[in-house]
Amino acid sequence: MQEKSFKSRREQAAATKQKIYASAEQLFLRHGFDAVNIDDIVKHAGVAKGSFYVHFESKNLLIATMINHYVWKTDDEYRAYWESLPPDLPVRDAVLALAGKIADVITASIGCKNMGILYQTQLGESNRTHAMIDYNRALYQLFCDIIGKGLSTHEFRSPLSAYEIARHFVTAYRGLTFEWCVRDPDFDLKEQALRHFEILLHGLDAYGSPHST
Amino acid sequence: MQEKSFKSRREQAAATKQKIYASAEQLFLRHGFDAVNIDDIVKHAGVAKGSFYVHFESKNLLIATMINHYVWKTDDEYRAYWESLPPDLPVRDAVLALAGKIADVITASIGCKNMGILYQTQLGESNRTHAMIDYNRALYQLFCDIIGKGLSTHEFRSPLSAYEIARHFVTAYRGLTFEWCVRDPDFDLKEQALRHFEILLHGLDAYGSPHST
DNA sequence: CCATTATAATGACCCCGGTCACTGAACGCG
DNA sequence: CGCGTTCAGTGACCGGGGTCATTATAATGG
Repeated sequence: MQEKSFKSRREQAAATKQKIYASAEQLFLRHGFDAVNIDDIVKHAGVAKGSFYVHFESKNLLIATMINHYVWKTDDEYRAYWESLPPDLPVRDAVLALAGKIADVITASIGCKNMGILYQTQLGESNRTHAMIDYNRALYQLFCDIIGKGLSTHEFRSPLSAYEIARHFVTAYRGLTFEWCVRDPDFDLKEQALRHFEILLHGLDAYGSPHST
Repeated sequence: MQEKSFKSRREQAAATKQKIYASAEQLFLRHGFDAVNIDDIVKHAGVAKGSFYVHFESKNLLIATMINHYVWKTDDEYRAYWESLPPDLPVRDAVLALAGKIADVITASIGCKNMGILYQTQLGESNRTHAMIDYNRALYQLFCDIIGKGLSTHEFRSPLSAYEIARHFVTAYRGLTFEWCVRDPDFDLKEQALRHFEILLHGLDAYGSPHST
């Protein structure tokens, strides 16, 4: 009814969560994920250890969520990039350009170690967790849109739907990124991604046509 | 010089390692990886906790090594399968058949959870670790051989070497497997793998030819 | 305005993977 | 045979992630 304090309980809770999140982010940036433990975080935030677990499931999940937040921002970048390309550019070339752009962003802005953590988390304990960390939804959507355009202009002829093709693209990029994370300095993500997508795109062109035997 | 005991120190050490490994395997099979801790293992093996770490780097690595051992056996299975195919079968069809066979084996004999653990480990703390857990070396070699055959019969015409093409295949399969691990019941590995490889193979056929613009 | 309920917050505690200073037996050597 | 040296083996100990019974207080309702 009346407002006894500045914050309602909900607001207070949200503020605490934010305080913990901010402390964690700050400390992680300064010292790295491994060198910072939960006690450091809650001490810096001025709350008790238990409070951390009121608001976050686990340290790993917090880290993954943090990285994922950042990845979401890059997803917007991809769409902006795609929209900046000349509209008359063949879809094929646009997809290739995008594949290169993604490699640039992942390599330069996200980094091998962070991608590795993200992928590790996704593989970890099933619990509907990865509904949350559902990496690359926007990118998948972008691929759908682009392929949809290619199909409607009949630049691609394929019995597969835009969604299915997009899934193949995203799956392929997962493999490329995984390989990069594991092999890091010996695997050039951009170079491999471009070659791989060239093959895939050739394959799609030819997909409707009869194959030998 | 003279033989005071049954076992030399080396032999004794190897026996201890084996005893620990066997205990771990047995307990893991019975109760699952998570439910068994190091104390359980060493107690069952009748040695001290420290001995575990004399012979194994960590619990995770032991688990990964164990799974990997098993995966190595399946690698042999793939080659046997390949050799069982009629020699006059077009390489293209053989690759597709193999892609299907791999999906069968991974799905039925290894399982989603174990593949996930293996991939997680591979992504984990770089340390030359993954030199050891270097999953699928034999499979990669098999792909090289098959593609080499395809190139030498001119069934494939490609500027890429057999090694490069094999890398693309393996990378693609990594992506497919990763996606399967993450999405499990909603992603049919075999179906997706077959479709994906059809596209890739079409792409290779067309790869040498000039592309539109 | 007090009684009841819901839930944010607490911190002592547990669990477990991993460490390390130390022990003692096998080995090599004069 | 005695004497270092090496190294498998030991187990008390630690660090840190995660838990849970308990407390404090806002929201609710009579």
